[in-house]
Amino acid sequence: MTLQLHDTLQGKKVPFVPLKEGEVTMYLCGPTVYNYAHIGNARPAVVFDLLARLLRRSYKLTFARNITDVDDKINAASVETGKPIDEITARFITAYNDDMAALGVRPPDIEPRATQHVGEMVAMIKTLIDKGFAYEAEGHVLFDVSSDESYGTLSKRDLREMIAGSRVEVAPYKKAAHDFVLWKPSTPELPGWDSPWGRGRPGWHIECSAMAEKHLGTTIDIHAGGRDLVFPHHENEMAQSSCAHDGAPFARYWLHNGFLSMDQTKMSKSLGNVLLVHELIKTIPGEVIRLALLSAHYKQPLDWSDETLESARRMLDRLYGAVQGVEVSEADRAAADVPGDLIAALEDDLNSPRAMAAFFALAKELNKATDDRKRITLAAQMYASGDLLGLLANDPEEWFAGHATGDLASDDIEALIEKRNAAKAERDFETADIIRDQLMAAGITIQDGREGTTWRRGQG
RNA sequence: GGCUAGGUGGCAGAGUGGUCAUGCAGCGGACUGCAACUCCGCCCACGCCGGUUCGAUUCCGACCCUAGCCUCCA
Repeated sequence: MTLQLHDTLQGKKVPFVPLKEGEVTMYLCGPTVYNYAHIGNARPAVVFDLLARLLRRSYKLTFARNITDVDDKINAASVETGKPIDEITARFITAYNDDMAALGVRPPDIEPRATQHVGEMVAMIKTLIDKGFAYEAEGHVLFDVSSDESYGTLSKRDLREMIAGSRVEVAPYKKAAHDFVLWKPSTPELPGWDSPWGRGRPGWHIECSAMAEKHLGTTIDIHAGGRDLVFPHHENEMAQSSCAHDGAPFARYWLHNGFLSMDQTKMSKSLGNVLLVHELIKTIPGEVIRLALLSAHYKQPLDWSDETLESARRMLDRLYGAVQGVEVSEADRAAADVPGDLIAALEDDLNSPRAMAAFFALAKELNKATDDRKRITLAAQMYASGDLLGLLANDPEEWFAGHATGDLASDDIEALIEKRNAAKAERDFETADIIRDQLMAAGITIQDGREGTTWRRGQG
């Protein structure tokens, strides 16, 4: 089975073949760092982290995820808070990486920042002007959409219809309504760089084109991002890059994740239903959030609710419950492989729900197995699968001990369990039940197993 | 209005031209001193109307509904 990916440009699922055998380049549109990432921002980070993990099994992957650190929203945040721009961006870059790490997102190979690539952007803009794809007007440089015949193919838009239905007010310096800004002038108090067109700052789209070119080459294998970026962001990137490169394709596969809604409604600040990852991870284990995000196929819309999280938490309890108590050595882990059906599910356009079904099948097999050797092998396979999915990274004992609020110390719990077991041995069930109720009241659940009594915080 | 995705059981969410998704919840049973965990079994389904077919939830067409994009946005 080879990897199949749904390519937005072709509009269908196609076999993945990298440009260079054995090597893959991937670019993901990362955050604009003016605020904490919300749960919707986390979806592409998690989903394409999973893709990166899958790709690394078979290819030498170079994965870049950019940081947009020059943007009007950042400028606005600076004015609003009175804090310097550098301070704001530095703070939210750190927060973003910490928050994503909590969700099991591994750092990309390259994390290019827009402000460190202005020179490359200026060079690309010059090239576009020289080749007749861009023009200067009133201190702005604009991309001339009419010069690019293939404009609109990614988002499947007919330019004439778009112009007819346009609700946008056309800036006076534009030749045509859909020409977009490559470079714009800056006022003295705003960030700016010297350029052939005067002091200014780049438009939004050019940074990705310039940084992808610099770090990944003229044509990249995979370009990923949220659905909403298809137009105009990716359409414009594609136009800039392929025009600057004499028609060479910008990306060979375009991947876009679906939107996340909150209790059936769009997440938006005005509705006050924006969930920040930074806040969520204070009370909810990152793996629970990650699993919730992977519980739907990445292309599908995903509705986020308390039930989504609760269900994900119970799913993880079940998975951790299966491996709990099985001693798996480093050697066992090293020898283990991920089951074929789980790989096959992921290779089918990253079908994470199907992969989870395979994961649960493995857990069930482990729960049923009685032979110690077999149990170790299966548990090792579960850990190997977890490594691929970014789950099961905690020690099972810590998992069950960790995620709750009870104020009873672990030692006290162990002592009470010993007392209860002593009572049970004397068939004094009344005392045993009193102790169990006592623990239950403190949020501790007791489980009598063949190899002794285990406990977990939380009910269930 | 245009474009792009969708509409599956109580919920979440895969998939398929004729036999099981999976998980959570619920029900019955086993295990247990009683529980919990676990196991076994069960319940509940494919928006609507036509068409193709021996047979469609799955293919085709119309319709209804939903979401996203068309303006900064993952």
